[in-house]
Amino acid sequence: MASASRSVSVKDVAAAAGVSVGTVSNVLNRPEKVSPTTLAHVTAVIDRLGFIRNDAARQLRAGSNRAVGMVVLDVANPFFTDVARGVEESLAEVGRPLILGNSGQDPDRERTYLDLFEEQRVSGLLVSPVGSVLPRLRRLRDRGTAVVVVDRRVEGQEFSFVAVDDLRGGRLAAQHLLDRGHRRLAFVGGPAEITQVELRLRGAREEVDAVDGATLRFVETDTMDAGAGRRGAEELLALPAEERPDAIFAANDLVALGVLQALTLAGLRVPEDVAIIGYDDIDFAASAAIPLSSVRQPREQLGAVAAELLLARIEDPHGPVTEVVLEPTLVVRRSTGG
Amino acid sequence: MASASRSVSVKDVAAAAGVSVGTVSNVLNRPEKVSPTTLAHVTAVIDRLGFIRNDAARQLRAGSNRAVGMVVLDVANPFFTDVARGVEESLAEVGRPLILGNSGQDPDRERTYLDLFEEQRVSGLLVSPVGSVLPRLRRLRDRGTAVVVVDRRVEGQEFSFVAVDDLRGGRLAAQHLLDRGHRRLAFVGGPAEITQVELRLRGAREEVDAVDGATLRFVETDTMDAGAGRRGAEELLALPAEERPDAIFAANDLVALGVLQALTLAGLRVPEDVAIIGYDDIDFAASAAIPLSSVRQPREQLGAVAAELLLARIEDPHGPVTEVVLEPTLVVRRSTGG
DNA sequence: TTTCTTGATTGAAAGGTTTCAATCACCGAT
DNA sequence: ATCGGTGATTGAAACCTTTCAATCAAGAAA
Repeated sequence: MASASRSVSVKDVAAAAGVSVGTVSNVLNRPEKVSPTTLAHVTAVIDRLGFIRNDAARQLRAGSNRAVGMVVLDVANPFFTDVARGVEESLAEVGRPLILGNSGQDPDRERTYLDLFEEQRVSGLLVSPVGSVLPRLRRLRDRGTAVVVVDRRVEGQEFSFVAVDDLRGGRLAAQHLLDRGHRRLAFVGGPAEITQVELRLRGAREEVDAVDGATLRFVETDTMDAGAGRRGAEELLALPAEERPDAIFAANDLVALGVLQALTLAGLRVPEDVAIIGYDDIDFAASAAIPLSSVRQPREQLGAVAAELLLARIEDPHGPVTEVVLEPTLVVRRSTGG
Repeated sequence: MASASRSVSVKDVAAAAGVSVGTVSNVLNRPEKVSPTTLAHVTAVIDRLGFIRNDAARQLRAGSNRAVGMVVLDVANPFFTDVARGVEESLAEVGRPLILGNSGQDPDRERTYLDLFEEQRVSGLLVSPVGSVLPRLRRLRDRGTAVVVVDRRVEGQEFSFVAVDDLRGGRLAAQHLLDRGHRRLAFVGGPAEITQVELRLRGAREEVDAVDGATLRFVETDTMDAGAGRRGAEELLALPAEERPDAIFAANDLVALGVLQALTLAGLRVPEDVAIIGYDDIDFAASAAIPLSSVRQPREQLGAVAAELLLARIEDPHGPVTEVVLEPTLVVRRSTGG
């Protein structure tokens, strides 16, 4: 009748096995210190009673949690789930669980998750900061939590980070569009405060400014999903024909897919009337209505390196701060006439 | 110099504020029981000292964790992340964090996560069981953990569950293809042991068997991603022309996208040469190379209902077992000639 | 037989929070 | 001046595991 009989503790095991709690603990944590006979006996009792370690007590005693926390910007974006998966796999190898929180770009939710992780005393933290959480991160670090920033640079050698060169990515995209002969470019994405958006835009602008007669219009969105892309595209479609861009650079692939959808719906041909390039090169980019050109980020590598840096920091909290910047690459497909 | 000075505890706060630990605890948990003066004072001290609750100790004392665990089949599949997001949002409203584990269809990893959640004494568990974990779930339930099964039925009124009628979904898909005049159908997906695959296939078979001259070929895959879809399609392409299907029903949209890609690459026209229908209706289905027909599962609802059932069970562990079966709907797009 | 050595086992303390019965201080009523 | 009552505060106990100094047992060496 499912009576939630109180949980079995080491004490119960000890009593049932006729040994001390210390011995039970040794069986659990240092079996080599225990004589084979008692080891077998206690193990049997553990199984029989269905004893399960209470992780809360273990942590309390240990002072910290083996788990690692990660705050991810948007679980609906395959880019981030791929990175998270890379992290999770690396951590699983060393037996550390990953606790995933989804901030959805919302500073409030980001803060809520940081609170949670702080209360949980996680041993490490992976963050792609959205709000101005640096002071928060400093406090966590000073308290002994390893912190690694993912997909964003941090000045001043304060934190280890892995990032992809977004400025260069922005350049690659714009360069490609300009090479193809486009001159009226538009950049769709936002909000502008997001570092990645800002850098990709700046990179693009630098390239555009270097070419005579080339222009770049910035259409700011408040999120980075397909819906935002659709709305951004509609805004561009509403322009008088002579101002309408002949090439669109979307801040990520989800936005690009939305743009693509809106343009197709409006009867425009891609890439003949308007070329489109995205960013991230998620798996879906290749199988879009018109296969999408994109700036590829090495996302598995991003996750793996992030995990590696974090583990190094957990090992040696006073070790050197490491900064890794990975290179993006251009992937040309149909949507820009590939 | 980042000296990881030992964490500030209630005791430290009490000492600094000149009150007892009991009062500090009251400030934290029952502020209405504390006089306004002390409340203000203690709160100030908490801020000044940067005190953060130690969740391990709190849980130890409370006996259970507020968090809820969820084991998800495949984080790379937007269907599951959408469901998870629905769950997370419902839980956030009542201040419960969600700990997400990704089994990747692997029974071993599923077990690892269940172990973790059990050690963590989570107050509830959402599972889409992949292996034969029913005994495990029973044990957890008997121990007082609320358990709700997601996206799968369970016989015998043992567990509350939310599922979508997969048999009917399979029927809808096959019916639609048959209505369009197709007679040589193929079903791509697997492994066959997965309940959802089995039911969708069975539903399709029932419809096919009811039509004279209609056939259904089962191409079994070992996973459910785009790669599996591509390989499945290649297998079909290798058949002699007269045996080649004129319509393909994929067990989910990722597989369908892979199939679509392989067929397009091989120069076949969709839907003229071969029609394709997927399952789930993830957001990407609509923006595929050729917009994909699909059987839509109400995934946000699935997540919300799952959270609701779980919370009800946490409230009243001895309440009645609730079984909810949601209806899938057919969404017709270009890939079947919509 | 006694003393050493070694390996196995013990048991109490510590870790931080919450709970709750007990105490305290104070005010109004008698 | 005393009593009762009320609201605020206290402090010890409990939650479960791990650690480590101390003890014990048994066999080897003297």
